Amino acid sequence: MTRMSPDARRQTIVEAAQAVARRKGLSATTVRDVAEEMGTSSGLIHHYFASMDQLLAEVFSQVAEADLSATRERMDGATSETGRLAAYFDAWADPDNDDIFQFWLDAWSEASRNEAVQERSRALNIEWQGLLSEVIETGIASGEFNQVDAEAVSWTALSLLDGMSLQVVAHPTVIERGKAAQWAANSTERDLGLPLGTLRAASVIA
Amino acid sequence: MTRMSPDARRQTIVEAAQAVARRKGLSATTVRDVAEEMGTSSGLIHHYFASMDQLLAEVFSQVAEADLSATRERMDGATSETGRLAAYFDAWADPDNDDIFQFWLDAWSEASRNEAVQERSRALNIEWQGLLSEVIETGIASGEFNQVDAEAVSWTALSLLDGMSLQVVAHPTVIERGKAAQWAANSTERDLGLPLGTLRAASVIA
DNA sequence: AACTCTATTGCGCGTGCGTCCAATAGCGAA
DNA sequence: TTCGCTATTGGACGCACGCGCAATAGAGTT
Repeated sequence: MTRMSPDARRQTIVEAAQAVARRKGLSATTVRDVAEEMGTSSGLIHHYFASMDQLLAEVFSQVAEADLSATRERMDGATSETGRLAAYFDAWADPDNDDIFQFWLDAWSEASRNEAVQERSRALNIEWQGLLSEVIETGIASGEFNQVDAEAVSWTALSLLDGMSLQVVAHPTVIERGKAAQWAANSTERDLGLPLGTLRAASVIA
Repeated sequence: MTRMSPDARRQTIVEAAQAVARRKGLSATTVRDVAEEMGTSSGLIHHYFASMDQLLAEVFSQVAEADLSATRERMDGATSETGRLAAYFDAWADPDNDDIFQFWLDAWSEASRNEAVQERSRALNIEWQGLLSEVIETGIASGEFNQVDAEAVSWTALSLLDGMSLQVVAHPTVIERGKAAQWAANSTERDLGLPLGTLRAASVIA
């Protein structure tokens, strides 16, 4: 393999591992798989990562962080807090994100057996909830939403979205994706004291 | 090991495998673990199960079905539909069920890559949702609940409970268990048009 | 052109896995 | 009591894993 700078090589490895993990799943990805994917030797992987667990944690981390940034960008386009909340829900319902959600399923399953993954997964989940919480608090301050418990509603909405996605991704066809999105939006609207349909309307506009 | 009838032996093996899986996780359970757990040889396991995958699938199936029956029994003790719903939520929040929920996480992660697991997981999830849906429909008919869309509310509640459990089990300490239970109950009460606190009150009585 | 530094190689180590099979033991029928 | 059937044993086999190390190769410097 052509020689590379350490930083570039590290990133190459993570990207190769990511490609394998999308195909085989996070926990089924092996050192040899990754080496073969990038056409190098297994020794190289260990030269850059102290353990396989750490490589897998890094892979998950990068995928999830990119998704978080993409969602933040989608939300930045909106003008109201209602619009930002709608963008958050839209990002979740996007079929393009199904592969990414599979990473989350793998990570949650893996968390109990891989400390590095658990730590990354916990931190990232808190970031997603924090993003939601910010929107809700700002929306309350601006008078768009009722005076609700932002922590409670943000965890509730995040859990609901996770649970719905889970059904859609792990058991395709058990719930129709559009219905799931609608139900999640309606329930959250009730939690926030918004008229039903507010989020749907805001997402069409944005 | 003392000689046994084939049926009894099969069940003995499944139970031993279940005990190991609760400790180490489904995917980390090995033939040798199971043999050692029941004080016998590894050859015996393969005399009764064509492959390890089949044994693990059987374990998941039995654990999940037993959990479903146990929940049904808890609910049978209640006198109103509100009480039955509260019992359903109580069963979910029970810390004893954490290791069972870890099985679900494993199953959902595995579902997209293992058809047999996906099929069992889907069917069992539908049974859980159906149980909830029945209670809601009966409760509407009896006038205990508002006239809501039972399918929507049951999937919403199930997803919310799954999502909350996920945080509690995969990321211990990120949300306090009691709060999660409370938030899930409150959101479902809003979906059903019940006064807040109804479920908590009903569960204390039952 | 010679040298140095380090990214990269490739294989071997120990472990643990699922699977398989020839040998054994023990119950029930004859 | 003897015999036959089958539940049970226990170890061998081949494979794949993560990991580590001594050897190599190739780019940049002098």
